[in-house]
Amino acid sequence: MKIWGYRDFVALRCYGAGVSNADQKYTRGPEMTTLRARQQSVLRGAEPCASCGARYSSVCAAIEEKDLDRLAALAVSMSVPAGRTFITEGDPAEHFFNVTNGTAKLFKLLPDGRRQITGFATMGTFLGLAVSSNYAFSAEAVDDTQVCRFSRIRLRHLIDDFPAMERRLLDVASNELVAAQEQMLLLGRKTARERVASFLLARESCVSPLPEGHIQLPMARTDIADYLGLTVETISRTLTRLRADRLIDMVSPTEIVLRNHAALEELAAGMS
Amino acid sequence: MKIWGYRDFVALRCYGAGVSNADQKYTRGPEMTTLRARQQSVLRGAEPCASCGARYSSVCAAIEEKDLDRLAALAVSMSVPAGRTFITEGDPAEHFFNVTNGTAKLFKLLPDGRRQITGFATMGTFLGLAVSSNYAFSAEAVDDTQVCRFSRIRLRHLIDDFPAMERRLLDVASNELVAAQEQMLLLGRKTARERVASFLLARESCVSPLPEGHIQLPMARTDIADYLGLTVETISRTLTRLRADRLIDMVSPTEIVLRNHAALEELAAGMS
DNA sequence: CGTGCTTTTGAAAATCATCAAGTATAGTGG
DNA sequence: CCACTATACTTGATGATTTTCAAAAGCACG
Repeated sequence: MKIWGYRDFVALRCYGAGVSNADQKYTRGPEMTTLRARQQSVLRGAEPCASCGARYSSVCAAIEEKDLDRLAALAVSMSVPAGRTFITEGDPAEHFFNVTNGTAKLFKLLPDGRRQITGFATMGTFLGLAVSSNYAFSAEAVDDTQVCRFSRIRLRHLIDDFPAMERRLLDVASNELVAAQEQMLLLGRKTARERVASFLLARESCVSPLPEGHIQLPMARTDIADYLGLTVETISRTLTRLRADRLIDMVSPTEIVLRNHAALEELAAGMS
Repeated sequence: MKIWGYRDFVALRCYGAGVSNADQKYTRGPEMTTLRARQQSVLRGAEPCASCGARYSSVCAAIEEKDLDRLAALAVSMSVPAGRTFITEGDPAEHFFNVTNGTAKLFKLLPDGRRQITGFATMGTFLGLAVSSNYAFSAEAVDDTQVCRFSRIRLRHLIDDFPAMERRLLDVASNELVAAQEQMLLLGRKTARERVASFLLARESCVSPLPEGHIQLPMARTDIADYLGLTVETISRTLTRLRADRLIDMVSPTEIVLRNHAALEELAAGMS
């Protein structure tokens, strides 16, 4: 595992009412020691939700402007540095999380270290839906990530007051379920080549500053492997072969061009 | 594929208000031609929900006795003979289903016929949660199965009136999600032996008339294979080896004794 | 310009799939 | 009732995709 230097001292950056010592815990990293950063922090503390990137996505969209302060009162925004685990499988599930920035990987482990990444959470992803009192998976930031944390109990009360939110949560869960079934098909029945093609195409719909046809892979090869049920070596080899076959180009390990979209679609669908 | 004899003539056995020609469509198989059976059918038509096996499980448990007639008015009970497909992936999702008896397999197909079974639906399982307007999977009865069908739109209205139902649906979806993640771990990272052990142990919590330690496998080996992402031959061989290793006994192809529970648990958890 | 990590590439090994055939079981028809 | 057929299940031999083991190449960082 990668050892994080000064970032390890970084605790949680907390805004939101009800968190008394929030101001004491801002990041020690250079990017947060500037006055500007602290001002932003304070600003966001005043109305964390109204200015949130995920305001109109996910479950928060179910709350109207006038009720937003109630949501904000429950929300605790946190900076999670890359590599940091913020949900541990098996721990008591005391919080819900909403990813507002960056990417997190969700995974399950076997005792001997085998890992299955069950999904990547990006802006707007809501985490912690499990009915059980313990988390069913772990979550770790892929890159520097912002998440919004809610007390499970207090959010439960809020949901009781806003049925639209429950509806929204059901929609989210239903969509996740469909995605999970698609992933089961991939893991159980697709070849390595088909899996990688499916993955690349899925990345296309993710927001990124790159030009049309270019996709970004913020996660390491190991993560892709653990997501697709393969090994790093197989991922690497498969990408190399896809390039040799002129289906993709590789600008860098993290930036890939989808060169033959139709062929990739066919591959991903299992038609070749 | 297996060709079903007279069962293929069997249409749907429908009770419930709003289905005019229900009485014409009872089963032609011998088990339903008796007077007693038809009487039961009529009885169930009068109060299909109160006497339903799934009355207190699943989403129906969210409805109180006094409101049960409203639910019953929407419910259409159907007999699905073994082998019959009653949900087809990609079709417009006009109905929800609730399995009240028997077992159904849920699956996705690739164009060349590769199949992934994403789950087995038993008594109380609610199907069709997808937000999309089309079904994300197909469903086929494993053995003779009873399902309860609801119009999507009309059930939506009912849910609006009974928030407890929405809550229940969310619970159901959340639990399915947890199960799906567990299955992804199995498909992506477990060996054939571990997968089969996991499957056998999971079958243990299913209701069955068999004695303690005995489990029933109503589905064919092919189905188990498509559920675990393996082939029939591997399933067969793995079961044979588990028997040779004294972890299980096989009373018949469909009845298995878990002989060394602890060892199976270790296997399933990936600790050996 | 090392150092440590990620990625890529190569060769050998292994698990699981495929192909093929035999056994068992259930329903069918004489 | 018994052969007959179809299907499911099991077992064996072979093969291929993917993993494992090993090492080189590429990159970021101090």
